[in-house]
Amino acid sequence: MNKPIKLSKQATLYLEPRFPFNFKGTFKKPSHFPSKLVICGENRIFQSIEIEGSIFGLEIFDCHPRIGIAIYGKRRISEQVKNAIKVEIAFRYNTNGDVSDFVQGFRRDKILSGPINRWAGMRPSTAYSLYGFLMVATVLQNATVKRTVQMMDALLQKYGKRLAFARVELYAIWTPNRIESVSEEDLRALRVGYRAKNIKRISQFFASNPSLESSFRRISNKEELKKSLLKIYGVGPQSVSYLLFEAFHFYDALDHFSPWEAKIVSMLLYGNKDARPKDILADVERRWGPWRMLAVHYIFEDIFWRMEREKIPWLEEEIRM
DNA sequence: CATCAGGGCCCTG
DNA sequence: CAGGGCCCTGAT
Repeated sequence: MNKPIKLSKQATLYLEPRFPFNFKGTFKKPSHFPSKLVICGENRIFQSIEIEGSIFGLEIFDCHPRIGIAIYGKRRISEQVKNAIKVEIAFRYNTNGDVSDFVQGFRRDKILSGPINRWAGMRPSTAYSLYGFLMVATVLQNATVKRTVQMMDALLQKYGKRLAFARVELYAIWTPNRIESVSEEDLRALRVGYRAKNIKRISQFFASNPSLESSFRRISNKEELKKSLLKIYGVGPQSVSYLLFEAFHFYDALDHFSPWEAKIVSMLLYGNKDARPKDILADVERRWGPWRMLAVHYIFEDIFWRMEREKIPWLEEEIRM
């Protein structure tokens, strides 16, 4: 039932990221929960993208120093669509972002030298559209990783589009319109609880404002953008801090720690979990100033990568899978 | 079996 | 600005 839509290769194009660039660190984030929206291989990821109302499959691969993008679709695609995909992927993965001053400035930093040595050129990024990101943020709320995965899978199975291309299968996120016509009760049947209301409200908001994402992107002032995002129903400080950094690439978007994140950063900075979030924030600002969130990101992803290779009991204790 | 705390957010007082 | 309620799940 619910057969996948088969897509075939239509084109391949290339992006030139700004130097320094690290493919793996930018495209694969081990601290993120595993969703069926993205599949990660070695130096290669698969995802979908919606452009002008059509869905495409993407295979994005490391083609050092460039990034290769193979596009899968139902029929031949126009130059215009090709270019739109290129521009959109460049934005989402922040390939024009400039992290050279950070890499140069802190390569001898006591804490950052290791992570920078291993990941120089990694940047904050997201595979998702703004709407997709908000749906993910919604299922992250008040939930462990396992429960988040369960909610997302249930939603995708019912409302997502299953795609098959390049020998992988994954889901494209539903459109805001699709959820608009679904009752809150039907959503609750998927065990998403009170989040059903937020999913509906956000979907209605995006369905009635098709150009919402581009208007958010035009806001260049961080505080102003933050204020606008907080007006979205169901979006609070935690979701906003993820959004500002990962989706909008503000390297200083750190004025909030959730308790579990604070414990991990405290351990990495001081060797114990006890530092108070407020004190860590002040210290992090003093150390890394306008690069503070990027710095924490390097430290964070580095330790998660390490966890894939070796056991780190104190960390596993904090991450409730 | 019951109770409770989560990788928040909204609303009320 | 503090704190209760909201959903579900798994731990105790």
